[in-house]
Amino acid sequence: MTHAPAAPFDHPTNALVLETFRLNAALIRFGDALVKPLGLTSARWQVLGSVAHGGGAFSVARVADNMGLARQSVQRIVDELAAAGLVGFAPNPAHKRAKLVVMTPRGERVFRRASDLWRPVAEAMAAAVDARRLRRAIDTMAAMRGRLEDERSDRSAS
Amino acid sequence: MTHAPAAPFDHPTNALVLETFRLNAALIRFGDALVKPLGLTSARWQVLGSVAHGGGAFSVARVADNMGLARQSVQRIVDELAAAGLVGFAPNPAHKRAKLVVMTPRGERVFRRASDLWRPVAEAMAAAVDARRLRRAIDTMAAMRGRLEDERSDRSAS
DNA sequence: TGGATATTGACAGCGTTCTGTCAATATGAC
DNA sequence: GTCATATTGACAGAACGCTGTCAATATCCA
Repeated sequence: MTHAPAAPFDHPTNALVLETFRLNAALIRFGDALVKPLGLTSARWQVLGSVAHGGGAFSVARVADNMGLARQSVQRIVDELAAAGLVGFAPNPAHKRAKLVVMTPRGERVFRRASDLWRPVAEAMAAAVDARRLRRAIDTMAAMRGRLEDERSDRSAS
Repeated sequence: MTHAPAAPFDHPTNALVLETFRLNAALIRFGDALVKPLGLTSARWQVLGSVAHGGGAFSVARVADNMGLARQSVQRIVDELAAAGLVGFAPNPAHKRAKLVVMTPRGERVFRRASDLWRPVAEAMAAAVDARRLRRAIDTMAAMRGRLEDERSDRSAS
């Protein structure tokens, strides 16, 4: 270990930020490997999950909002999932252009298999800490994210 | 709300995963906006921070390992930072090919300005929860990431 | 000392997300 | 009913991280 002359400002928040980056990267990497045999990626799996959760009632834009992503990011994934036959489009009575994204039977099957692969991993992870502590960690992350988003709106308002 | 027929398997771990994705995305977006006036992005800022922290003693591969990223991801960013005059390369006495990444005076200046922009935000975020709780949240995240990485090695071993 | 192995940087390609622009469609104000 | 505004999907381009391959360089073991 050398001396680190810059001493670039140590703050507890920074430790959270770095751990968030690491955990996020680890989750994406693990997810990619986990569902690769199903022809999925982490991103496609997530979108498929959102579509499944919506029960066929959401347009692409709604799915994107639910996931907190840009519309165009989700649009491309949905198009690929449709090309792979995992989702389809149903006419939207309320909007001629914004069709509803629905699961196909094949999509349901693939998503269920992904869930089955993930379940034991989720349980192993949860076993690392007690349930109360896990809940509090999630609340802490959400609270700090809330502050960050407050800062963001403050700035755009100024 | 429609019925959500897939009932896609609710688990406390999944709540952590989703919050991690959201927090990560919020941090990247905020960081991008914060350091944009300095000609930086979140990724370049992070790499610059790692180089500063290393005090000019690390090669690209070492920086990548420290950050938990692939060598090539960092290589590209470092090359861009060098093109922008924020970092340079110093000969490595121990390795003719793996030169050492060093901050330029301009890089130091830009990094210090980024730190100054970030500090009040970090403090506002930390004020959202008490210090002990923040530390425990970080430990919880690290513990669960540890389990995830254990699963990963178990699988590659089998 | 010599040869097998590991590390490193260069190069190329892919997947994901973002931003911006545009036309089609809905919505709301008047 | 009309017109301004907002939402939506299509298209294009940029930034980021990953993987794989290759040649140059270090390291380690016999």
